[in-house]
Amino acid sequence: MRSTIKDVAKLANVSTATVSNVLTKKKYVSPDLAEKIRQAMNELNYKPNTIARSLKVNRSFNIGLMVPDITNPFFGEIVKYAEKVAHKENYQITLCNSDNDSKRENKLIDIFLSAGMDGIINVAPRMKQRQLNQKLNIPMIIVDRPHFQTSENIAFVYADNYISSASVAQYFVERGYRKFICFAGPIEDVPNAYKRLSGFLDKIKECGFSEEDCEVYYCDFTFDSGFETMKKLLKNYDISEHKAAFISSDITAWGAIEAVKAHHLRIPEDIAIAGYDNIYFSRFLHPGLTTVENPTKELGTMATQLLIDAINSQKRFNGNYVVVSSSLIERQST
Amino acid sequence: MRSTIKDVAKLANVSTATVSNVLTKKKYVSPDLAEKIRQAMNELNYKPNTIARSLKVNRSFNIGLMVPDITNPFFGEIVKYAEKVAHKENYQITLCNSDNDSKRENKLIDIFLSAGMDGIINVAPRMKQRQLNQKLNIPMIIVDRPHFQTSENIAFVYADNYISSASVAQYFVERGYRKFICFAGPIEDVPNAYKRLSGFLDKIKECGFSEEDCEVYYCDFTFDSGFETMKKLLKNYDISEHKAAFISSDITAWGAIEAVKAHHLRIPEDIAIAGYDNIYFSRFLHPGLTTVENPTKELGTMATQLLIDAINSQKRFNGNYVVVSSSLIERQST
DNA sequence: CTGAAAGCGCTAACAT
DNA sequence: ATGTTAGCGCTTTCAG
Repeated sequence: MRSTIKDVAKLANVSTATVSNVLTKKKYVSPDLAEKIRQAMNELNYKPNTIARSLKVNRSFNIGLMVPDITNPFFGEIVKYAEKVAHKENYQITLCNSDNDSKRENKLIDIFLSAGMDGIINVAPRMKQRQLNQKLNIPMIIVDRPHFQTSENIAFVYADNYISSASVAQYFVERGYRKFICFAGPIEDVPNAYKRLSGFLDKIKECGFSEEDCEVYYCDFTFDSGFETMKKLLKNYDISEHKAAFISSDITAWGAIEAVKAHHLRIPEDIAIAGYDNIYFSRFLHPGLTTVENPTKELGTMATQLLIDAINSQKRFNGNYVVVSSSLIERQST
Repeated sequence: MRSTIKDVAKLANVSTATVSNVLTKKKYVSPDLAEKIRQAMNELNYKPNTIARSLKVNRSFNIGLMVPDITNPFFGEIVKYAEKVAHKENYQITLCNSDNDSKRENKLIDIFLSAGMDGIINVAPRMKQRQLNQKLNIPMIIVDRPHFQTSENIAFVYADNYISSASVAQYFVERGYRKFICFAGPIEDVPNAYKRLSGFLDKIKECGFSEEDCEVYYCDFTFDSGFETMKKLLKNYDISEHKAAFISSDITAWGAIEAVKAHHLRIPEDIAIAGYDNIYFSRFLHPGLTTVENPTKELGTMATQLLIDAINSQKRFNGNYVVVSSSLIERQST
């Protein structure tokens, strides 16, 4: 059996309170006693039971982190930075994958609540706003999704996807492209997918083009989806039109690029391609992928820091939001 | 305040025991009472406190999973499959990154133990065998590392890296290469890094070549490390020698490939490259990367299933091991 | 079929 | 400075 604080107390001939005191360091314990107790701990191979501790103090020092797809490097990077600050602040992160499924997201929130998480980081959720707005007695940060009005214990950290996508359109036009393609994400479920589409489209029109100048395709934010969608598109593609495609996530853009290569077309000569996210590997694609920086470091770091500060200070959020900045990264694919 | 089982009991006019019974479904509760109780739960927005439950039943339904580097897709894939089976079996996974640091690994084990994990999945640990062999009162699976003799509650799931690496050497020789390069990983810390090096080297010699025919470089299993190491190597590289390089992880091989391209050399004409792991993206590199399949699906699935079976059945491991098979994947880089 | 009550391991107020 | 003890929320005998 696992040894408890009682066993340690007995072996060291002290009370459990004293043992607890050397553990928590909240009260003075004479050095010799402390030493004796530490020896007893060693001898018994004692590990404090954080479950019991959590129950008592009503704090778990755990943060629930959910992402839609852990195999997408964009989310992987966010996780990495979130973990870094959590670790520094002595919090543990429980990472869960929702698999792009809003049902699963809902369930995860319940799991996190039941598990006594001190806070939640919810990255790019697909849940409906109404669901997100349920009463939570712990703070939650929503990352990479536009903010909305709320009175619940929620804060937002994101970049303005509408503006950035508009800047892609602007850039296309300035480079002389006259025909456009947009691979939109799941705009019904992912608000930022919608922002990216509308930001791009609005700017195209603002520049004097019409709806007909831009074909829109819908796909998922996965490599395979980008590959398949592009493959289909190329079946009857007219090279001479020189189109510029805005593929609204890098991992999808990569898939699309591979499809273009499989068709033996040249990028950007036959078709130009821009992505969104600027994942680490985008600079190493051939040609290098023009894209929008979606700053994972700022997103992950800021979200986690904000959350932990709220937990530690017991301050409630009320819909506050921080918008991190992002910019266009020009490479050779356009 | 969060509502408890007591609040529910009071509102429904029953005892806490009855509420607990509808929660756990271990005892019959009359349908009308059960319904009344469920209504009370809803009204109070009650979520069971798994921390209290865990304390009582001495089970957390949590599995601690640690990987050296979550941004390496090889580990990401393992995580994905592990999560899939855990979820199916109603276990939660707590994922932690050790950052390739054996100190952190040790600490994580303590954290997992303290956190009342029901079991541990330890992927490619760098810890010394002696440390791994500490007394654990919960089962642990060590993944992607060769087994060793142990009497502790440990099992192993891995592929035979020595044999696979030897097959790369054999393949190089059969293809007519006569000069070789090996990028070894951190062989002091990662047993499989050593296996890969020695498997490759031994076979080279077995084929009648000498130590001088193979230059060995040491690097980390990261993209950047592969890039830098290759860049250095190419400073005085003689194209005419037609060497074949075994870069012992795909992500590192990718980095190396980029360095080769930056030098405007051709793969495989000027230098052939093979990797190890067969991460998803390796087929999409240009040229496609010849590599060894390190089957993440089998590794992740089997490890998790084995662990959960052990937890549920209360059976102890005693050093049992399962070796999954792997094979050479030939593409255009060699 | 339902209720009363003990106790999981720990912390913190209170007592000494 | 150290000890005693109640109680966190839950499950589980044991009674009724």
